[in-house]
Amino acid sequence: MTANDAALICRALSDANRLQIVQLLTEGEQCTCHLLEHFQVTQPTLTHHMRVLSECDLLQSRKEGKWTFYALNCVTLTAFRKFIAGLDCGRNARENKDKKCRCD
Amino acid sequence: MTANDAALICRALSDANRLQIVQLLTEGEQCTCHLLEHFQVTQPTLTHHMRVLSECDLLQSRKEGKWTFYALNCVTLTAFRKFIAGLDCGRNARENKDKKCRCD
DNA sequence: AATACATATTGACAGCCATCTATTTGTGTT
DNA sequence: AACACAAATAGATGGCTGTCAATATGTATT
Repeated sequence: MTANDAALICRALSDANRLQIVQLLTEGEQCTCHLLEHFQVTQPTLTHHMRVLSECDLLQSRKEGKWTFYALNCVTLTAFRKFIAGLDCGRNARENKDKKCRCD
Repeated sequence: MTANDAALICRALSDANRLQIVQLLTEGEQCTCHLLEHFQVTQPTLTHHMRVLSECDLLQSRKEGKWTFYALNCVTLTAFRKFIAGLDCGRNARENKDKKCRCD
């Protein structure tokens, strides 16, 4: 996963509602109507959020009768988790401690 | 860390330039002038990005002479990594497999 | 066929954001 | 004091975004 891919996913997760949608989906797949109960937004707004999450491949959806069920896309989510896990503040701190940037 | 906090950090990381700044800083602290060499933006734009990252406590800064050195804030970054690591697609999949949402 | 329900689409709007140029502030050097 | 350099600030702008009301689409039920 490139920094660009990760930035797009961060963009999708930068809305508190969308981040909570992802949290809810860690419990398993859910239909839109069920998710809607957890938020203070209208149905079109929720559908919009589901689309944003889907467009960066964080979600997969399945239709069954009247309902649409959404679930996390494990592949994308796992790749993203790995990317973020790689952002380690102490990783190379020691080796760079004595390097001094002087810009000249 | 709450979902709201995490969403704010995701917002800060939702720009590819800013995400790459964070990646560069995993190598250790850097002055603005050095970071600037890696990007195609003007100095005021880079300063803007540093401010955005600082405002959600991802960075700490230190002045030395003419230069400003930025470094990752390990506390915030670690908390964020933990939050994202908790978004596990398979976590409770088994228990919820047979639950059916019928919305009625 | 008519109705009810779940979801998606459309169109609109206020607010935010990345970027730039120009300028200012602060620090060191000559 | 004058100059050079690093960084911050101000102000402007085009584009994007979260939200809604209204409507459309598709599916089941009566």
